[in-house]
Parts: sequence; C-alpha cells; structure tokens
Amino acid sequence: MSQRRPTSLEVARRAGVSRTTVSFVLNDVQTSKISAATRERVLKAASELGYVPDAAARSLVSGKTGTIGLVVSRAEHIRVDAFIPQTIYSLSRICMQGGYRLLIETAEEGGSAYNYDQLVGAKAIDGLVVLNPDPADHRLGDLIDRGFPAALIGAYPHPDAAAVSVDSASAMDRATTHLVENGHHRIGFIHYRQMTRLDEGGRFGGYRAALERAGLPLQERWVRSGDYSAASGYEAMRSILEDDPPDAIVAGNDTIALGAIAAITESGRRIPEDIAIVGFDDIPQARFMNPPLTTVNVPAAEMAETCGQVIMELIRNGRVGQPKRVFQAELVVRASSGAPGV
Amino acid sequence: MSQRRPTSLEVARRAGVSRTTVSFVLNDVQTSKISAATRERVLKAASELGYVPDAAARSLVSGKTGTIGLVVSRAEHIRVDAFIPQTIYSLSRICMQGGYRLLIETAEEGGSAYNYDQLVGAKAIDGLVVLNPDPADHRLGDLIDRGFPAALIGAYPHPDAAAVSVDSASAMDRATTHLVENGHHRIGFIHYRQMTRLDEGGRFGGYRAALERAGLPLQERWVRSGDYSAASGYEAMRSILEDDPPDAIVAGNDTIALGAIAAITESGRRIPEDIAIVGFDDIPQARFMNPPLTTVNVPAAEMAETCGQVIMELIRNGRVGQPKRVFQAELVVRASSGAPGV
DNA sequence: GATATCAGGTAACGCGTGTTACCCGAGAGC
DNA sequence: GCTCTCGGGTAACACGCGTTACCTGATATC
Repeated sequence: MSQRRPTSLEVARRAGVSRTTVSFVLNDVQTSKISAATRERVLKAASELGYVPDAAARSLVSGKTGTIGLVVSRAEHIRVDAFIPQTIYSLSRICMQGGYRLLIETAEEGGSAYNYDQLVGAKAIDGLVVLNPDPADHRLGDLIDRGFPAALIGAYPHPDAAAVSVDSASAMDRATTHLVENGHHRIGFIHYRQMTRLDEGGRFGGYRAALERAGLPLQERWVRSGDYSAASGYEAMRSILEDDPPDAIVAGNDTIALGAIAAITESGRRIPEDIAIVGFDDIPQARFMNPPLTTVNVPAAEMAETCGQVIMELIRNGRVGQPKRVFQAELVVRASSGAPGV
Repeated sequence: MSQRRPTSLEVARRAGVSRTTVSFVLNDVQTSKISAATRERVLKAASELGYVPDAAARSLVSGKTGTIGLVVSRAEHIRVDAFIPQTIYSLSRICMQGGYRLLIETAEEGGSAYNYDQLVGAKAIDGLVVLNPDPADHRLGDLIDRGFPAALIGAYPHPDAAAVSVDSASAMDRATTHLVENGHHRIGFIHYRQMTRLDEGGRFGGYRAALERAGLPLQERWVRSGDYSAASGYEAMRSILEDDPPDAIVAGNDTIALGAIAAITESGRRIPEDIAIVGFDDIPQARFMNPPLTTVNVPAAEMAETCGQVIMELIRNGRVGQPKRVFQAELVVRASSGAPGV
C-alpha cells in the first residue's frame, strides 16, 4: 500500500482555493456563499484526485462516526435461527441507505456479559442496535439511562428503551387455538430454548393461554425445551413419543418443528393424521417441508427496517416519536396442522 | 448523552504525570522505561476514570483502525443460503479474538458494482474480506494490485489474491458418482443460480465430469437453474417432471434440494425409489429432511476462520505465507440417495 | 462622500492521540 | 572534579478535517 491518499489540502491547491472552501463545497455548507464557478473547480479537482475524506479525521472533529453498532446476542444459533440473518441483512440495507455503516459484534449465550464500554467509550459508533437483548443485562439499561442512542430488537424490561418486538404470545395463542379448532385436545409444546420467566409473556404464554381458554390441561409430560436446532427438536420429540404421545405439537420455531417432524415420521406415525404440528417463524423452507408446515409468519424484515429507522432518528434527534413498536405475526395454515381442505 | 468521556490528559493529571507517560503505559511501549510505581498509578487512574482511548483520534495518528471490512455479495440470499450466516458468525468471532472489529457491507446481485473506494479511501478499514466475490468485479482486482490487504472467500481470477475456497468440483463429482454407483444412469441437475462460465470449474463441472467418466450423456432437458431458494428448486423440479423425468437429481445446494423434494413428493413419486436426490452444503436441517438428505458437507466455519487469520496476517505483515487455500468437502450419505443400508 | 451590506473567500484553532526529540538528575568511570 | 551514561520523564509536533471568526473589495444606501 505505497499509495498515498490525497488530502483536502491537495484538492484545495489543485483548485486554487483554500482548504476551507473545499470543505464548504464538499459538505454543502449552506451558510457560506461559494460562487458556482469555484464550486465546480473544487468538485472537479476532488473527483480527478479521487479524494475521499478521511473517516477518522472527520469523526474526530465532528464527533460523529457514521457507524451504527449491531450487537448480536446468542449468535452461535445463527445457522439454525432464521431471524438473525434476515435482521442483519435488512438492517444493513437500511443503514447503508441512510448513510450509516454497520459494525457487527457477536456475543454467545452464557458468555461473559457484553461490554458496551469498549464500543461506546471509544466513540466508535453513533448508536447501537441490540438483537435479542438479554433481559438481565443491566449494562444495556445503564447505557440507555445515560441517554446513548440504542434500539432493541426483542423484549427488554426498560421503560425508556426504544424497541421493536413481535406479539408472539397472541400469535402462538392463535396457532394453538387453530389446532384446538381442528379437533386436537392433547397438545404438546417444544420450546426453542430453555424456558425462562419471560417466556410466560411470549410463545409459551400464548400456548398456555389458548389451552386455558379451551379448558384443556397443560400436561408437563408433553412439554420440552430445545436449543433452536432441528437436532434438539428431534430429540425432544423422541422423548415425548416414548410414552402416551399427544395428538398435536406446538413447536417454538420452525427448525424445532422440522426435527420433530423427522422424529414423528421415523416412528412410523403420519402427519397430520396421527400427530399434527405447527411451527413459528415461517422460514422460507417451511412451505416445502414434508408435509408443508403450518406456522406463524414473523415480519422480520419489516421489524429490522423499522428498527433501523428508529436508531437513525434517535441519533439525529436524540429522541424518537414512538419508541415501542409491536408487530403482529400472522398464522399461515398449511398441511401439517390437518386443517381440512389444505 | 451529556456524559463527557475522560481524555488521556485527565488520566495524566490524576496520576500526576504527563500525557506521554500515560500513552506509554497504556500502549505498553517497550522502548521507554517507566518505573513500576508510575505504571501502577497510571493504570489505577485510567481504570478509576473508566478511560477508553478515542478510536478516531487513535486511528488518525496511527493510521490503523482496528476494523476489518466484510463485503457480502449476493446478500439478498442470506435467508436461504446457509453459507453467508455461518461465515459472518465465524469471521466475527475470529476477528474479535484478534482484536479487530467487523464492519459489514451488503451488496445485492446485479446491483451497481460495489464501490470499495468509500471504505478504503476513507481509511475506514485496515483490511477487507469479500464473500462471494464477483469474478467480473475488476475494482476488486485493482484494489489487490494496489496492495491493499484483502482476503476472498470464493473463487476469484487473480494470481495474487489471497483466497479460501472449496473444491466443489471434485466434491460434486463424488456426489454424482455416488448416484451412478447406486444404479442411477439418468441424472439431472438443478443449479442454485444462473449458470456462468465459471460454473464449469465448480459444482456443475463436477457433475459433468462424473457423467463423462461414467459414459453417461448430459441431457439438457434435465438441467435447470434456480436462485438459491427452495421455491426455485420446487419450480425447476416441477418443470423437469413434466416430461420423461430422470431417476436421480443432483441439486446445487440443499435448499434447492428441499424444494425439489417437495415437488417430487407432491407428484406422487417416492424418494429415493422413484427419484434419488443429493444436495450440497449439508445445512443443519439436511439430516432432518424427509427423507434425510445425502449431501456434501462444506467446512464453512473452518473456511471463515482461516480467512480471518489470513486477513489479519496480511494486515500485520503485508503478506501471507500461503495465499490460496482450498478446502475439501465431504460426501455425507443419507437416505435420499438410495444407497443400501442407509 | 461616507457608511453599511454582502458576496467570496481565508487564517487559524481544536478534536485526542502516538511518537520523536529532548531534558534533567544521579550515579559511574577516570 | 569532570564528563558519560542512563533511568525516568516531558514538550511539542503531526495526523486530516470542520468550523469560527475575520478579511477584502465591490456595490447599495442615505
């Protein structure tokens, strides 16, 4: 890299003006008057030299970096979780459109608590997006209390936090009710992760509420937890099948459902005749599973885009009109749930 | 964000030394002698103040940013392509371990050619990783010619480019031969993207080579192209099924295979009895498809990690011992290919 | 004719850090 | 006693840019 980059001074010299004028032209400063002729000369010189302002110098003086940090929690599930890749992509797109770069940091579940101080303290980012925030992560709360621009994707217990989330409870309620309405009364549940107290308000809570409303008991022996993966769904289902299986399964996500389907099929049972199943997420493959999977479509792309707009507004204005946004997820009925005519 | 960050000057004052000494201690400069007592005082002051060096100022003076850029081409396929998420995750991990941050830029297929000048010209990154480089992207070649540290994941026609890639041709050859050996002589192919001249040396080339060696003709009517997605695999397979179908299918990736399986099943045919199928990638779900999919396991994580090491070495030393690294992919035999005893 | 206004432009400061060249005092060598 | 080394530390420059305050000459205003 022997190549030397041109500085604004060289642009200035080439255009026969001062560095200040170059800065005014290139940043389109309204308050200062530059003649059209001068402006043209500067632009021409800059383009001929291939001038690009030094990001570090610019951010040092302006205090802005043009970069948004994205912290991805539980990133080790990226291969089996459909939500993470979609979010990264959509967020990246929207940020690039808004003139921001995206800096990614991944954190593993159970790893040491993520240290925002490095990123924020170094003034390396203008704002922060956290995907799947850990409700127990108090550092994140501190950051928000200090007024640092942050937008969250997923539930987080903080009154002032800007966050987009999905009403998974009521979606799961609808999915479960859909099974009930199609004649299933023995309905099991395989969660996509270890159950926590918060899941009461989430997917598991929706399942439980639907059972309650239908007057069906929740049987512990039909409830299991996985780890996002098809493999864990497979194992959980095998364990459920060992003794007096249910006639329907609600899976915490589509990947779990895929594993469960494999276990059910392997045991010689048919879907949906012997055991019906519904998933959650509507991953692109759901439609092509065997049988096609009834599931819940989560507007992941829309959520990520909204989140991107929120964080950019937060950076620019210091506050955002509507900090909490809750999205609804839609039930998509396919063959796996045994609804007639599908 | 009324909070003011402490500067190294404040640390210096608190420790009763000069700013220079603070810098020496914090950066562990060997050439200068600092007494143990002074060193302690400085470290204590820094930690008490929660001092974190300003990234912009540091990079302005040092010329290093501590950031690696990752350009993801064809990123719109992130939801259906297993390789991209895995690469992002593994690369992020390895970079963080090495003390680098990861800056992500996504580019769409057919979008305007990616402009590296913004990122590189602004000196915003120390090095670049390109995932799925476009062979026709001459800007990338220019960058490498100028000596900018770049590491590629995927094939790219440049003699000096550091790159990790997978020998997909020979892997696909093995997969196709596996079908031949199991009695299939009418073997179709569904590619995961539009065929280009380069695919001759890739997955399609392996398929063709295997047919040739077995003395089997390549039938145009059994060859299709998709767009990574299960949906496109489904459509392609339906089209193949319309007239005199083959007795086996080689799919360009597992997602395509999933769609093809759905089309085959829907047509009332059985897998593998009527039509056998093999995929490529060994996505986590492959094992749980119905039937379980014979496929090729690509060491995506290992490739990404190697690439991370390569780019960091390139940044530090200006060159890398072994610039081209080719990985082998392994055939994983499951039920879909109809091998006996599986 | 004196003054105010304004278009067009520039000198100079400051952002926070890494690093080079330099300084000072104390002991060593003769 | 004088110079030499060397441990311990500092003043000052440079990195490249945005921006404020200021300057100059020409025209408008009274």
